[in-house]
Amino acid sequence: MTSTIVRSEEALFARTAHLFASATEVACAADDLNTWASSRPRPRPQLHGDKRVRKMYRPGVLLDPTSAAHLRELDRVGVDVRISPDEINETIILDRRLVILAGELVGGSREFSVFDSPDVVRSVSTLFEAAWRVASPLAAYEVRFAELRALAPKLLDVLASGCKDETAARRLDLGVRTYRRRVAELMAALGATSRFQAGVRARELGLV
Amino acid sequence: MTSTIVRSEEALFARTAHLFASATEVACAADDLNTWASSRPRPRPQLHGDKRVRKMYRPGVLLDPTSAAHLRELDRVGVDVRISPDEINETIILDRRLVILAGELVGGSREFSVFDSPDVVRSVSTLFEAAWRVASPLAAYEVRFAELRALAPKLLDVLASGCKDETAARRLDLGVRTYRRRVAELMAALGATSRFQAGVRARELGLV
DNA sequence: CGCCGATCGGCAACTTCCTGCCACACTGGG
DNA sequence: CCCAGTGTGGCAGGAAGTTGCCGATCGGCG
Repeated sequence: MTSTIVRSEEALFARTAHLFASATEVACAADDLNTWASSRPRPRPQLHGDKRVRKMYRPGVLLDPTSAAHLRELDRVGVDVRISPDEINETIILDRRLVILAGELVGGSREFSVFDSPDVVRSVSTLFEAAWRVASPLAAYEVRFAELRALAPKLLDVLASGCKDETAARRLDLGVRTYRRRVAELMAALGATSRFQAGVRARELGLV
Repeated sequence: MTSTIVRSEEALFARTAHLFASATEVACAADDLNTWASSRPRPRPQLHGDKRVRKMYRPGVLLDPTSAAHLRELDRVGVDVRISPDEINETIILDRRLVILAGELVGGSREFSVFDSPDVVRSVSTLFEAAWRVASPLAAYEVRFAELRALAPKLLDVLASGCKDETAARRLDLGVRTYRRRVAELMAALGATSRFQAGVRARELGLV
């Protein structure tokens, strides 16, 4: 095979579980932690010395305390965790030999495309590496993020109250310019490109 | 007593349950159905002939199928249900003699202010009546709302996708003006004054 | 047929939001 | 002290969203 479409998360799991177990190099990118992998009761990832696991997420996951804790735990056991400023479709690369790309969520389940063609793997890998390079290691990102995390709840409060920036900024005792900067940062963190979308995401993460 | 603060929903229930049972005129306004009254396993409201119950909600409740069904059921058994275009703090008036006003939700539970002072009751009642007058009967509202309910899912999809109105309108094969009209209607239905807030509400109602 | 009411979509004026630019203040090294 | 780095907030210009208005279109209905 060179390209296979797997029609459900179950099928993907059945087909690739053994590969995950034996792989020595796993690279993984996702917007959040709600992936097929995290939804199953998987054994705690025990990394033996010669296994390298890299995971890349969007800043938004850090806004959810549970997810953030999970990421820190991964980091602690040796997984290389980075935060990407860019949106990334869910992507998994195994041992530089197999690529899994998630499709759109349709009707509650997703399709996955699985490739083992070297060309595909190579090009996807280069893209992944490029994204990986510009992403920040978790630890570095966390310090940069501490302040935003502190402000976010208040920010979300005023945003969710539906008042306009003028009012919101005054309520937070900020300049309008600074308030909007914060909103922009927050939206970037949520990976949202409109305030409506930001509202949805924020609610999804249980932040409001 | 003339004014009493009740510190929890339980306390309010204990104190007023018998009044609800014996009242011949109940007027009630709320933004949604998540009120203390609906959260308990209350007996089906059996309306004897001389009991008049009026309930007023925001349009948003109609977007949630369960709530909408509940409202229709109330309507069927003789409760006067109306939909108010204005936001209303939760208010209950019993027999023109007792007023209950809900406070802010703080830390998961709410305080309620209970008044039996005739003055308070009178002024609150007039406000209620004013709001009641401009509110639409459920049946009338529902027909006006049928189309929006049909369009809403698609609308919410494109909104949640984060694209701009231009793009969204084209994707829905609508004029930009009409698209925005729809968004405005939807926001009114959700009782939201900003798109961020609309996003949050939409997500709260499980519409996205 | 013409009239009526309702909806649609373009136009335009207005508000709100977004962002680059810059000056200012603060902070922590050299 | 100076200086670079960082955060703040005003300003401006542009992008996006909001709204009133009006003409066009479409189905009843007398």
